[in-house]
Amino acid sequence: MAKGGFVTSITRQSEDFPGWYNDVVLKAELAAYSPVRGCMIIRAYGYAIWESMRDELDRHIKATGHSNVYFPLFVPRSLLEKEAEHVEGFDPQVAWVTRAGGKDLDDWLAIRPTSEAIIADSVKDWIQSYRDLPLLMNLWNNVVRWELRTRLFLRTTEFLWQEAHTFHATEEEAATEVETGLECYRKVAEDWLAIPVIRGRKSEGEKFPGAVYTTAIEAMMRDTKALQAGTSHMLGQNFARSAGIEFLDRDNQRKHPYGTSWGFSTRMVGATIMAHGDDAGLVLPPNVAPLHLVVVPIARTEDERAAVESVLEPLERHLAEVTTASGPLRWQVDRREESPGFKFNHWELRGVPFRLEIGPRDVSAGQAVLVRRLDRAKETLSLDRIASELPARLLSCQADLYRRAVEFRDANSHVVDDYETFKSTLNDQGGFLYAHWCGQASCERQVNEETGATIRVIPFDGEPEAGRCLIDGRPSAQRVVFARAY
RNA sequence: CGGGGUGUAGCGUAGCCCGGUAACGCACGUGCUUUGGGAGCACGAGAUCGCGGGUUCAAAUCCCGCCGCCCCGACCA
Repeated sequence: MAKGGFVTSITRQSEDFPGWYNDVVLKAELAAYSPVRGCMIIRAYGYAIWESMRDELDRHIKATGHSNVYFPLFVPRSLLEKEAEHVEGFDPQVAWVTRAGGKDLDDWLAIRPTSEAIIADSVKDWIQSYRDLPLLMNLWNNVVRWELRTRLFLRTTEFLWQEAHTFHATEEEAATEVETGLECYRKVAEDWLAIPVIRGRKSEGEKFPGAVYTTAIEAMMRDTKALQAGTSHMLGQNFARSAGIEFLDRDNQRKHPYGTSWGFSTRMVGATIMAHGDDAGLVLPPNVAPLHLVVVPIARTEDERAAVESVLEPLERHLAEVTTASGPLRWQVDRREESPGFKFNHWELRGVPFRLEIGPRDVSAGQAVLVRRLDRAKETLSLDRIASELPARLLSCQADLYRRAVEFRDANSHVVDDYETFKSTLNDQGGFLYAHWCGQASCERQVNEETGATIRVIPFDGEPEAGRCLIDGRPSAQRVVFARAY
């Protein structure tokens, strides 16, 4: 049975979640370690998942009026240092080019950790009038942040992402834009990746350096820890002021525009893995799965092989014409010289939503067995119905995966009112803890230092409710979400 | 940067204490038998033992120095 091979070497999720995650990423060939410390190689299968969510998000970004642009990888030191809080926040994480062209540089070049600074400097010439606003730009690029502790996809020194940067005439319009960006992320997370998220505002301590405030979507992984899945920032006039961006408004007054920025990264590949995976490996939502269906022919003898092939030929013609919610059906027949059991495990590890087994018994009955990755539910379908049934099966699989994630999150969310209960619940069960907080940074810090939990978000759709802060008992008008986080 | 560990074939390890020119499992190649939950047998290919120096007739093994990586603590999409 399971001797050698990888059934024994993929760590069980319940035993060691980080070990499980690492095994899945490496063995499903999503990524590999690179010669550069903290940097990863994204392999074909992992990159296909990224491309799927990237393209979907790109559609939402364009549909909301933004245009893709590109800005340089290097940020001159003088620009990066203009916004005081921004520099201070990023300084420890910036990688510098200090030597080039065979000589030391007088003006160091930062490898962008994010592009607010260089964009603010560049757009000051483009914005003269309120008629030049809003300016709605988006960049798909790579950034570098010198992390001390890295993890594949979740936190790497270099990562791929999208950063939107916008400028507006009024604060109200900028605030709406912050919501627009976050809504793009919510749609991709929930509708495409089947990951339910909580939208909310970050506390002062957790906000982006240089922002007025930061909003985020927060998701729960299958170990009940939280993961920040996308952030959208109100920059106010901070960068505009330090870069000297001014426009002449309708009232003939010179004003600084209001900025926003928002980002979504390859971290979401990690989120998708951790939100849905199980002991057999990845479980991919159909919308992002590089393959929707793998067909495993089963045959012992030459005659059986010929019989199976004879039904595969018309089936393949039909599969080629199937259209799904995420484009043409993505499918493959696995004709490798491996045992069926090997192939089942191979594709389950890779999270392919459905597999179709076709053996001699099926051929004579004119049917095949469709097995769903999510719960290994088996269904026998007549051969001529399979192609036409698949789009509906993929839709219900996507919906069931989302529903399972919602149920899991709800089952691991707790409402707590006092600090002792908070601590014991966190230690015994983990998950999201809804509790009252007075808004003071000192209370937030105390919880973090004593329990390891942080305030993930102050939810937008939280019910107003009078209560008392966990720590100092001061009044609070709404519960916030505490959790241990990635 | 502080503390702990580790480096031998693509991966995981043994050998090191007690020096004698490298072994095992997985993966890989060829052939035959196999195939409804990780197949079997046979043959085969693959390693200047992290790097540099030293001791010795002889170093993966002993000595000195360096480097890399991993785990734990302060930062983060």
